[in-house]
Amino acid sequence: MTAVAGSANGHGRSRPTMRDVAARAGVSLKTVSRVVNGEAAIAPATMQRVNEAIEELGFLRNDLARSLRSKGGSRMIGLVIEDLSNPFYSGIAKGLEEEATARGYMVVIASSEEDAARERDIIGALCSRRVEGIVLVPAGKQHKYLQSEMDSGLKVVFVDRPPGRIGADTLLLDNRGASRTAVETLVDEGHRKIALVSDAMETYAVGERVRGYREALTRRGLKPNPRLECIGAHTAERAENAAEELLSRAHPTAIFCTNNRTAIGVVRAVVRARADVAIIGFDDFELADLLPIRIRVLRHDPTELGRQAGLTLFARIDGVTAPPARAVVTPELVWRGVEPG
Amino acid sequence: MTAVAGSANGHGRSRPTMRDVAARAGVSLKTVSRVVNGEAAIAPATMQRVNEAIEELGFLRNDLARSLRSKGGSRMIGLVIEDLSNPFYSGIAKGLEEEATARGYMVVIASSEEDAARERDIIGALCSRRVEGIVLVPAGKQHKYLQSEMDSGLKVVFVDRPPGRIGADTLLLDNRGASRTAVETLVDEGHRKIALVSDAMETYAVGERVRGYREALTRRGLKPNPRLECIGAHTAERAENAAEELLSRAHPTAIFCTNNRTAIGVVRAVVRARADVAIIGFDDFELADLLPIRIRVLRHDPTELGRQAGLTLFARIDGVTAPPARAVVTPELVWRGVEPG
DNA sequence: TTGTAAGCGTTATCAT
DNA sequence: ATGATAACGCTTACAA
Repeated sequence: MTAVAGSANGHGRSRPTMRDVAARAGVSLKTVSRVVNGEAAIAPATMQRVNEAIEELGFLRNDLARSLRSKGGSRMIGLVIEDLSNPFYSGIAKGLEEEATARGYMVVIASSEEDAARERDIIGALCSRRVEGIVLVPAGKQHKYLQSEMDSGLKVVFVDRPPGRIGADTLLLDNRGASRTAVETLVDEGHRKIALVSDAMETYAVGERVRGYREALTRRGLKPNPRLECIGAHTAERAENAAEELLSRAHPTAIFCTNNRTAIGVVRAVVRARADVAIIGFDDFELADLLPIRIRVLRHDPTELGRQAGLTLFARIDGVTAPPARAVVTPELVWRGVEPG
Repeated sequence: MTAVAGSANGHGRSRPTMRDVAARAGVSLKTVSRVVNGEAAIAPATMQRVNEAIEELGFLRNDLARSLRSKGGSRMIGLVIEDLSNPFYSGIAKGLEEEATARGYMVVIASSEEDAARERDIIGALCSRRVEGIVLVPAGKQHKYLQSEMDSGLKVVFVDRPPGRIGADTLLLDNRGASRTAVETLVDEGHRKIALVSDAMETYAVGERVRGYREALTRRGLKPNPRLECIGAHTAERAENAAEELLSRAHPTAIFCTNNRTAIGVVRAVVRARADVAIIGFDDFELADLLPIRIRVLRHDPTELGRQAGLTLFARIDGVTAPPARAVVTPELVWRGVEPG
């Protein structure tokens, strides 16, 4: 039976420290520190004894204590999103995690659930844990409270929505431009009655997409028609009902959907009605290529977005001091769905 | 211009500490600590001065330093999965995060990419940061190395695959039982030629599912036929090709798929061939209800799995000392797909 | 009600 | 090549 250095601590003995390792190896604490960090030159014999002690005790350096004293930070970053189970956000998370891992950083993830107060709490919790940076898909409209954190060295990158009342790096989709291009394409193909099925416009991206839809019509000399617009369909079911009604009353020949949830509802309605209607949706979706009809989507890669956000964030962490910049990613229009039967 | 307490630190001034707040409020460090933690009774006047100082300086308690001294842990847990962009794993992440947030814990997420060495590195990195527990979907087969961490108080819950050579709480799907039931159902419906399209059997869950398929046939007096089995289709494309070949050579009347990737490939092949074949797949999939044919899936809820894992983990963190337990969740067989045209 | 001193586990500084 | 000592920002005793 070997001697146990630490004292019992509730359940499980407490972790061995460098002091314990030093005692066991018969060297000073500082020598252990040097071995653990591969610092300076250590006599081979000393090194071996220390490493044996580390092995026997199962020592693992406490990085919390380390980052308390050392100039290096916590090697953690935060990611604040709305809902981890949404593939758009988990894609961002994946891309960011890749960049973080490559640099020895770990990612703390938390969901705001679209609640500005929760978002603020989460950011507080992250800062208390001294993350070095945060990638934020903001729910709130007002981010002045971040200023003091940023003054203290916190790096922040906004994704998908711009910051409110504060300067920070931002990574956006070209929501308006891509929507405009898509709807212009429909017009150019001969469509004159192009309906809109949309989620609520309060969301930044959705608002931009609706504006893009209307701009396209105007630019092509058509007048946006409120009877062809359904705005506020937050669920696939509501989008399905809305589309059903549009189909039976206004007889559009094409429908533009501002996100994939609404597109799903619209597809259901169109399939059910066996209607011959062109559909373009913003956002790609899983299995879109298996749909019983062909549709087009404005495809963008959330993982790439996350990677990009990571690059920007780590550039800041590495000391880049340029003024806050805004980058824009343009989605591309692609076909989805199997050949019609 | 107000006085700055901390010294400049690369970029951004360093964060104010309790000492800075104390100096500004004209009280002792300990008084600030008491105010921040809502401890004991503080004179209203003192309290106000301290809070003003906190406000003015933008002070935020350093939880890393806190957890170094206090008996409470880091209030962080780790989640190790294969790939965050896979909805199965992001679902688990979501469920776990809900439980964590409810308790004031944050979740550090990392992807192992199915690499046992990476898994080990990640767990080391998590332990270095002193997470109190880890939920692990293991890639490796051998987890003895976790023993010393668990002896030091780390709580671990295995999800979806059992631990190797170590005792720990485990949460599994009833892979074999659910598969057996599904295939027995097919037999009972009159099917005699039931094909199998499967991913590689090395994965624990897949192996179990294949065994369930074979058991069902045997129990119903049919002999598993290698010519009806395609094992090793790791991508949807390979599953699609495999299914195509099966359809043209062996003419099965039903196909059982061991995960959603293979099911997707099989659906493509069946739709393309316009074949009349019953399909049952393990795992639900996004938009399955929009498929151009009706199929059945063995549905299970990853979010619920994550929540359950969280409950188990936090019970341990809260001090439960029962021997390691194994829990099993049974998927249910449900229909998917729109009515056939 | 408030303050002092020690210590958590590590790194930084300065010796030897 | 190795060690002693202070310090990081906080909490835990223990006073006053």
